[in-house]
This record gives sequence, C-alpha cells and structure tokens, in this order.
Amino acid sequence: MRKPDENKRRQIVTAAAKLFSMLPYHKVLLEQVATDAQVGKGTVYIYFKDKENLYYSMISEGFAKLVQRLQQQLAAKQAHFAQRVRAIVAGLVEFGLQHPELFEVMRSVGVPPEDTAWDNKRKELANLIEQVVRDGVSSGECGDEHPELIGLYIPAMVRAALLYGNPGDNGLMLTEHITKVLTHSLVLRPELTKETVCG
Amino acid sequence: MRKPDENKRRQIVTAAAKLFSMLPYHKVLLEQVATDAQVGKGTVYIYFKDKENLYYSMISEGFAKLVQRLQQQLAAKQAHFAQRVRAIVAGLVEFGLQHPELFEVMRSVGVPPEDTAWDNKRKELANLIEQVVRDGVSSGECGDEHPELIGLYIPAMVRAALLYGNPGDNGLMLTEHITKVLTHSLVLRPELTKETVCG
Amino acid sequence: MRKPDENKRRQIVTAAAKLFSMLPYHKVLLEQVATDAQVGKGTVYIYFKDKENLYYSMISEGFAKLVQRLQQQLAAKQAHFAQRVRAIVAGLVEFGLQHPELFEVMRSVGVPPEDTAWDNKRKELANLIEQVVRDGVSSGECGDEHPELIGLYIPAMVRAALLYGNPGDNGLMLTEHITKVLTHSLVLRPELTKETVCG
Amino acid sequence: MRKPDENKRRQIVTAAAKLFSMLPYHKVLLEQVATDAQVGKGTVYIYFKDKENLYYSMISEGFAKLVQRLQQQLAAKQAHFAQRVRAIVAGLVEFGLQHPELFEVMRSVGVPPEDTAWDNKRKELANLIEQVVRDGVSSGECGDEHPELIGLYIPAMVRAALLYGNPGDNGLMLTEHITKVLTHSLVLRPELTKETVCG
DNA sequence: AATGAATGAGCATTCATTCAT
DNA sequence: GATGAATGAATGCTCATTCAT
Repeated sequence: MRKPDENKRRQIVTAAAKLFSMLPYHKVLLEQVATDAQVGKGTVYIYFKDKENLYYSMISEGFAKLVQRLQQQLAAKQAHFAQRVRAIVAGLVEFGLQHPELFEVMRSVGVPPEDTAWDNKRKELANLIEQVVRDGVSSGECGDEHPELIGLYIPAMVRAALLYGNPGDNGLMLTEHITKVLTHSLVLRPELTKETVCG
Repeated sequence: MRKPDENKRRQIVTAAAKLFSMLPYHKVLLEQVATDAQVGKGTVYIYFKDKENLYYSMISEGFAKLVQRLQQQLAAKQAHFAQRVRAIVAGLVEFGLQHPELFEVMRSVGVPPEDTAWDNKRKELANLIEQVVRDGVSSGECGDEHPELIGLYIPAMVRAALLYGNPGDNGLMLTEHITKVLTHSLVLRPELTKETVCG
Repeated sequence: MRKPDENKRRQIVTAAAKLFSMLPYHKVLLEQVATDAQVGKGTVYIYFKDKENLYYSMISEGFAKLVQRLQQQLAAKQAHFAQRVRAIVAGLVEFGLQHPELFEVMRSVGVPPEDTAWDNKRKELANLIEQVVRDGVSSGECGDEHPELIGLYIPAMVRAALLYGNPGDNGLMLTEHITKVLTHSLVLRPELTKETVCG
Repeated sequence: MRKPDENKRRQIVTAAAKLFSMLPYHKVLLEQVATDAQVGKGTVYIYFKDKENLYYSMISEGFAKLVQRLQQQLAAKQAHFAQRVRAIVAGLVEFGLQHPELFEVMRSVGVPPEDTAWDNKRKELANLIEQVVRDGVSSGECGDEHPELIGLYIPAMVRAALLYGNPGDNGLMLTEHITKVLTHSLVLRPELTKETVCG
C-alpha cells in the first residue's frame, strides 16, 4: 500500500515498534507515537486506519522482513540439514538482537484473530522452518515426526532466550546452544535409561 | 457483619483468568469480571488494589500452582534424567491444557517490572527445570552447558505448541514430541554432517 | 433526638467536626469519621440519616452551644452598650479559639438551604447581636440604622481574624481590636474630611 | 489545525463560576460545566489539569480582577482616608453584586494550601486595604494599630452583608453602612461608658 | 497532505449507603 | 444495637478519533 510519503510511514512504524516493545498496548499513546515519529497526531491516521491496524502492521512488517531474510540466507547455501537448522537459529537470533522490540512484541494483544496479516506472517515463518525439517526428513537426515511443531519450537526458544535469558549472553553462544539442543540429544548415555521415548 | 470471604477472591481470580485469556488487557472490563464472578464491582477493589494488581495476582497465583505441582510430581518419583524431563514437559502440557488462559496470558502487560510477583514465579519455574538439568549433569546423564537456558526453552516450547499448534493435537503427543526433541537428536546420521557444533 | 448511646453520638460529632474543619466536605470520608470516632461505619447511620445530615447537625450543634453561651454571658451582667458589644466579640473569639473547626466550617457546602437547622442557628446568632444593637439604639447609646447588618458583620470579622489573621495573634488583642473598630471611628480627625457619610 | 482558543477558556471559567456558586463543589459535574460552556468534556482538561485546578483558577482569576480594579480605582483619585475606605468598600460591594458567585465561593475547598494562587490573591487584596490604612496612619488620618486586620475585616463584612443580608438591600446602602461603621463609632456618647477600650 | 484542537464514548475507581451477621 | 463486607450508582478522567484550518 503505497502512500504519499513513504518516509513518514516508516518513521511512524519505527516509533511504534519502539514504544510497543516497551509498554503494553494500552499504555502506548498514539500521541506519543506521533511525537516520537515527529509527525502530527492526525498524520498517523493518514497511514493507518487505527491503533490496532498500526500495531499489526508494525508486527507483520517486522515478520516479513525476518522471513524474507531467512529465505535468502537459506537459499544462498545448499547445506546439510544441521547446517540449515543452525542457519535458521542464527538468523532468528541475529534478527532478535537487532530488533528486540519485535521479539518482545510477539506476545499478541489477545489471541491474534486468525487471518490477520500478522498471524499469516507468523505462519510463514513456521512454515519456512517446517519445510527445512521436511526436507531433512526427505533426505533422511532428520527423523522428526512433527516438522510443523519444530517450526513453532525454534522461534519460541529463541524468543525465550533473548527475552528472559541473561542479558550478557551473546548471540553466538545462544545460537550454538539452541542448535546443539536441537541437533544433539540432551541425554548422554541413553543406555542408562531403560524406558525409552516412543515418539 | 459479614466475614471476609476467601471464596469471593477465588471467584474473582477465576473470572479474571477466563476473561484475560480471551481478550487483550484493555478490552477486559472490570465490570464484566465482577459480573462473571457474581460479585459487585466494588468488591473487586476490596480484594485487589486495581486492575493491574488483579491481572498480576491472577498470573502469579496460576504460576505458583504450576510450580508447586511440578515440584510434587518430581519429588514423588526418583527417576532417571530423561524421565524427569518428560515429567516436566508432561506437567507443563497438562497444566496448559487445564488452564489455557494462563499460558495464553504469559505474554505480559509490558515488560514485567523485575521483582514483580509474577516474574518471580516465572523464575521459580525456570529454576526448577534448571535444577533438574544440573542434577542430570552431576549424575553424568546430561551434558548440557547451559541448564539455565533449558529452563527457559521448555516452557516456551510447550507454550508455543499449545497456543499455535494444531488444535487437534493431544497432550500426550505434544509431551512425547517435545521430550523426544530434547532427549534425542533431530539429526539422524551426524556422520553425514562434517561441520559439527561446538557448544 | 435521644438515641441509645448518647456517648457514641458525641464521639461521632466530634470526629466529624475535626475532619470537616480540615478537609472540604467531599474529601471527608465517612469511613474516616467512623474510624476516628471509634465506631463502625454502619453505626454512623444509626445516629445520622446521611453524610449531609451529620454535617449540618455538627454545625447546628456547635452554633447552638455558641448562642447559648453568649446569651448566658449577656444575661449575666447588665452592662453598657459598648461593654455588651465587647462581651459579644469576646465570646465569639473565645469560642472560635476553642472550636476552630466550627469557624472554619462556617463556609457552607453551597448556599445553605434556607430553613436548615444550621441556617436557623446562624440567624439566631445574628439576631442575638442585632438585639443588643437595637437595645443600644433604644437606650440612645447607639445610633446605627441597620442593627441586623451589625449582626452579620461581627461574626464575619471574628471569623476572618481567626482564620486568616496572624496565627500568633492572641484572643485578647483580637477582641480589643474588633471592639475598638466598632466602638471608635477609624477616622481620627473627621474635620479633615469634608464629604461626610450619610448613613 | 484549529488554534488554541483563549475564548474557550473563558467560557469554561464562566460556566464553572456560575455552577460553583450555586452548588457545593462535589455536586458540580464537569460534564455540566462542559455543557454550559458549550465545549466537550475533554476540552475542559485541555485548559485545566483537573476539577480542583479549574476551581482554584476560577477563584484566583476572579480575585485578580477584583484587586486590579480596586487598585485602579484607588490610583485614580488621590483622596482623603475616609474617602479611600469608602472607595474600597464600594468597589468590593459593586464587584460582589456583579459576581455573586465569587463571594459565595470564597469559602474554599479545604483550607487552601498556603501558596496556592488563590490564597496569594486573597492576601493581595488584604494587603491592598492594609496599605490604605497604613497610609492613613502615616498621614495622621487614622489611628489604627492593626492595619493588617482591617484588611481582613472589610472583605469579610462585605461578604457577610451580601451573602446573608436581606436580598433587597441595595449596594449603595451597604456601602454607606459598612463605611459608616468603620469611619464612625457605633457608640454615640462614649462619656456614658466608663470602661474604655485599650487597643 | 498535515496538523493538533476538540471531542465524547468509554472505563476505572470511589464512596455513601445497605444489610447479613 | 453494632458492625464492616458488599454493593453499584455516580463521576472524574483518558485517549482514540475526527475535522476545521
């Protein structure tokens, strides 16, 4: 949706992203968004239908960027399954560090109405990952029975690590750790455990 | 003179939990909470300072129940590491299915001010899991280098699966799957992957 | 109106007088009145119909005491007009110092509905003074044409002096000063002033 | 973009003055003020922080007008002391008749916190009168020992006369009467009174 | 298009009053 | 009678949205 001044729109989204990541939805005032974006309050309504629309637009656009980036990164190198998993984790971590507001904001305002742009973007992300897992299964490199769940776990793990983890944790460490949890068993000597898991 | 009624408090928390899980914070009306709880609007303010306090009280109390339950379950049986991990996942899944509102609501209203009761409860949960991992490391059953991160991943995985997963997914399946991801490698034949992960 | 426990009633009126003199009507909470009076909140409603009734009762009772006292003092000594004026002023000052809350509270809550007990008491006070002036006129000691206005001025002067005057001012000084203003001319050498007042 | 409208502010203050003079503070609804001022409810909050601020602003502004007027009137004619006293009384009476709401409203909401704009205005008024008396003392026309108290008495007398006096009383009569009380002795033949006042 | 003054529906919160105990 | 827990009508205030300029 191209609007007169694409630059103003960006300013508004950026200001909104920052504020929505710091405060709950109902404590973010459009007046503040306008001020931070250095536009008039009325201007926000030229680019966005209402507050909710601004909120969801901001999120979808963030997700869109993320998905696009991951797709490019994965397309770039035809790699082994484990490498592709790490690429995904690395991409998510990197993006999360660059745009903490978006990861913070992934909590929705209530259950996201199915169908909303943002929910579609979330699904795109999940599908992207799911597809990598499916490819791994096809190639025999991965034995997972629920690739669609893996598509949910990975962003959730990255989000949890970034939001609640030790602030000092660096991105590389988190990437490696999440990747390792996924690609290695936590269990060292499974022979010690009689009862085995039947997926 | 009527006596303070602990029962009323419960009614209010229950009504609030239900509503907060269905609607975003700012769309939950205290009037509705009161009506659903079958108490007068003013009564809510006898038991809770304000809307925010009710919100956080509801969450902490939910978490407290969860943590308590997990502790009991883990204490009950002295099991192998993998079994303890499954017990944790099973407990989380079970609780999430019984109290969907609490898992939904784990999105906070704003970054929870450190120190808040609810944040403390979240940390208790993370610590509980972390300790299980540490014990596994001590006993040689687990080789993880960051048990504190595992404490963050597991609830996040359960939450993601319950919130965004296929509504038809049953608890047992989710429990087994998450447990398997954690206790088995996603990678079937690591020998195919030259570059290995260095945690 | 005698009620079961005359003592409780007094406690309530006393607590109310104190609070109403410190805070505007709408900031005085009946809960606080009850607490200060060491009775239950419901008890207040046994002795007074509602908040407004308590408020006006408190004032009328205060005024009644004042009027009664002035009457006694005036009756005691059959004195000259100027002495009677001073007796009134002295009585008002003394009462005001003992019951600052009542003088403070003479500001009404809105225009006092004519007819109210408190307005009647105010009028009684005014009439009492007016009568003294009328007697002075009759006896030839006073030449005022509007004794009813003097009945309004005197309490107003005392009130203003007590409420807004220098906190250090002592009662005797105020009494003497107000009396002097009334019984002497402020103008020292009226001959300097050609244009004279024609009452 | 509409421009800030100083006119709106005046409308609001005027509507507020009228309502606050007719009803006790807590019965004046901001909704009613807005309606009477022909502005939206929110508009009131653009010009005034809250109800209390509107209330005090209204009073101080009224007082400011009064003080300014009196100063001009006194400056206009260099007159004898008695004439200046009458000018003050006349000014107060005239103002009180034109703005009954302000005199009614001089009852404050609570003891005005020292320092408040309105209390400062009250003091300005008192000082203005006090200065006239001091000048009279300097010029030998007046022998009063407490000019600062006279500054309190005069407004109080005017207020009492206007609020509680016979509604039929006209301004000229009140002016003359108050002036006479101040500038003549109430006592006709002081020789009849042995005991004299020692100020 | 851009603005910010104006608006008023909407809501949290208060507090006088009631009434079960 | 005494109490204070419970109530909900009443109201101050907010803030998304509109619209005159």
